[in-house]
Amino acid sequence: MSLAFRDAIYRVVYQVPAGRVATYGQVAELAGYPGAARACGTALRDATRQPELPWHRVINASGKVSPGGGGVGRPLVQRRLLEEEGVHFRASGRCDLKRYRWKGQVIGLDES
DNA sequence: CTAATGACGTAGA
DNA sequence: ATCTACGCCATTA
Repeated sequence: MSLAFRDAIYRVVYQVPAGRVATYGQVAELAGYPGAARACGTALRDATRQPELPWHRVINASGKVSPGGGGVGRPLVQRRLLEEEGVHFRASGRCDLKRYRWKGQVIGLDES
């Protein structure tokens, strides 16, 4: 069903810890849909209503928050939330992915 | 089922 | 380093 994709994406985003960020491509890949970075963004577009979903920790491979979508002020809110968690943004508007990128682990294996 | 769209990504200028 | 063009995938019309 169409929710399968979104569900997989959400499951990965939920795993992203505070102070860390992940790219759409990485999330999609960890979710089991490699190359579906674009579709990943489409999925997160409706994810804003999710309460416990750290959607703001997902940014593009450029290290910048993505424009458009949700609302005109959404990007600013996202950046502010990340700053709150300790993610520093440069003057160019991008953060240091080398340092803040989350090392995701593939789900599917029970870690218990 | 086919066509158009979009919170992306990589390569080239 | 910045900007543009093409390709990718899932969703929606």
